[in-house]
Amino acid sequence: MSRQILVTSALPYANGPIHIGHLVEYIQTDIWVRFQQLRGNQCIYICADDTHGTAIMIRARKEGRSEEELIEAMSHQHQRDFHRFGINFDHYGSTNSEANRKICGEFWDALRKADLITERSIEQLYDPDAETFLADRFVRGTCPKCGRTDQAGDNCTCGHTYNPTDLIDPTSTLSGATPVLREAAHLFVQLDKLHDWLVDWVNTSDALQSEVANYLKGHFLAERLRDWDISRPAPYFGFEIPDSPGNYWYVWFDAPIGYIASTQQWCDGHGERLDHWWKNEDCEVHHFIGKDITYFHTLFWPGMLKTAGYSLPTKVHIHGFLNVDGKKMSKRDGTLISADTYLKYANPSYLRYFYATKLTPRVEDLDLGVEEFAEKVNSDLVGKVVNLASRVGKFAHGTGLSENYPDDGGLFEAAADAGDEIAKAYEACDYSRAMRRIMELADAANPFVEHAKPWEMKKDPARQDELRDVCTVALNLFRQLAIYLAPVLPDLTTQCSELLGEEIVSWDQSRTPLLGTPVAKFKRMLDRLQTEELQKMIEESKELAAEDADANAGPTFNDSDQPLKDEPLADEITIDDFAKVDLRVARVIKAEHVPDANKLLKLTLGLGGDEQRQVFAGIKAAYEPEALVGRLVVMVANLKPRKMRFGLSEGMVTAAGPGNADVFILGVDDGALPGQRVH
RNA sequence: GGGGCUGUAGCUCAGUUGGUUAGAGCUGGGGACUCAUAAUCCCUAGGUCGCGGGUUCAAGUCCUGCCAGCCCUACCA
Repeated sequence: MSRQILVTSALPYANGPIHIGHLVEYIQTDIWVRFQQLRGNQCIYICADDTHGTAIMIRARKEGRSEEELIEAMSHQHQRDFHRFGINFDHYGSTNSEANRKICGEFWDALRKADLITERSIEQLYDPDAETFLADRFVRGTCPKCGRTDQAGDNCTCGHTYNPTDLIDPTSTLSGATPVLREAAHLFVQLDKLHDWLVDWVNTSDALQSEVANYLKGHFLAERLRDWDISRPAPYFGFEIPDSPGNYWYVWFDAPIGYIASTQQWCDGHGERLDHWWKNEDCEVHHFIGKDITYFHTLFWPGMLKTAGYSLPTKVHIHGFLNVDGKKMSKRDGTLISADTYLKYANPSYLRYFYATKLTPRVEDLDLGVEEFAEKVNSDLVGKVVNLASRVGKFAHGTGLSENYPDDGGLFEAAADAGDEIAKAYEACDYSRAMRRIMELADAANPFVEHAKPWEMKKDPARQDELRDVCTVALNLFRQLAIYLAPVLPDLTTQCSELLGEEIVSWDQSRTPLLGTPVAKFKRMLDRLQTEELQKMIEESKELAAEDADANAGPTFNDSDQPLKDEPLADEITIDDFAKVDLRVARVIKAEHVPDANKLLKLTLGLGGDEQRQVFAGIKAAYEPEALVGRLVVMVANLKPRKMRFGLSEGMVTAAGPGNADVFILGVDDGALPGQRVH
């Protein structure tokens, strides 16, 4: 019984190129789709570019072209990259389509009718120069809690989160202007009205991986769901809300609806009805997404679908992120490798196979170790699989395959039997397991050839039939591997087809051996992967990142390395060591010259209240006493008092610089109070 | 602070509902072969299953405490 299946991957944002991190998802999805098709199911793969939002608007402005031009160019680039990695969409659309606008309107009406929309006014930072409201990431400023400067709009490296409106000295990254608070009406979806239904859905549907269901239950569903801010005031690149002029749907509203709109476009081109795919109990809907967008796809999206009367996802397949050599991908390390760069140095099949060996049904990050990558590709694909065809191909060319399947000690049958288990693993997205099983089969196949010694038969004219039998076995075992690997390695499957003159279209071909047909001249199928190529790939990515950084050149810093050379970094200490030093903010209450002293000033520091310390500081050459009075400084407050020629010094004022006139007292940002400890 | 996940040979991982001497691939060491892309084949080495308790005739497998790592945290779960 053939299944009807609709599959989507998350829509890539039209703001940058595809990189190997994105490809985890598209490869994962593509493998699943190809598997379903090979099994004889009707399965279509739908995707689109996600094109709306402030980021696109800003980028288009910067590049001096329209948003439409930008997203058009980006879409071409994305599709080209996907195509070159063998990712085979049935339709690749755009969220900036009339189909999407129309269906967004339909969802909107349904939400209104269900009384889920509410309106209230919120204050947001507005850039008066760029004339736009500022999303969090377009604002930088000083952290209100720790005082670090140049922090992001919603959180600081110190770990605190806050509103961009809480930032001290906020700056717009678009224009450098100081944003102002401005009020605007926003529309909200009151998701909590669907709370009970969502709890029920999470508990009873099989759509979610267990850890995801746990996460949702423990995390969001345990309390009231917050309203979701779904609109943005003009200017905004997106769809204007029909019954709320001047307001636009937030990009996250129209992006998932893009799945449906893109399906609509596919239907239009194939004489199909949308309802047959999206409002049909017999049609499965599978979403593949990354863990970062879990919330949208497992709570909001089902809520919206339910409200608008569309099918709920049969399954939301959530994967983790890609690390490279155990670390997050980073431009600086050259590990954020674009699809384009990758293709200059390596075969896409390598990556497809490697990801397959790493992917499981769990929401786990996967690691691409450069060494491991090359080892797996070389020893599994080249050494085991391709080698099987390569070592007998020459013998079989000309003689073709035997008429009857020879005795192979049960190898073919065992491999045929393994098909169900491998299929089950694919179905469950447990590609890692599938690859392991397939490689076990390859491991069993090579010794067969080894023990049969076809190269000896070749030399003996009386043993030509035997030779043909050995080749028939080896090539049929290879063919089984090619079929099982077809979802992962479509190119290899094509090569197998060409070698044996038989198109591979069905999983079940693995059950019956191919017999009595000619064998084409063997052509090399896959080269070994050299780690040097991977190193070059990383080097090039580094260079590209550097160029990119230059192009975006904000302020450039060109600090000398002399200070570090003069005074190298000290030995590492623990936090406990550091905690022994009690640094305090202090106010300079009095500052006076010391008669007879060459370098010293006598300072009276206040730690708040009546608490005062007398400190002698060697800063006479650098500071006038009058200029210091009233200032806040940082002092070492628990330093053992020391008797000096001119009196007792009860602490130390912190300062940088080599000495004499080049001394710079540490200050603190506004807001600090005398007596506060420095952590 | 809270939550989710993980911790098995040098590396990447399997270990089904608890049941005989804990497995595979890669790497390492030794040997063979030459058909094959310095491929392949045979043999071999190597593990206190993170740590401590507990349940059981029996625990890598269940319970509990601790430790470590990774990830998440939509205006603080």
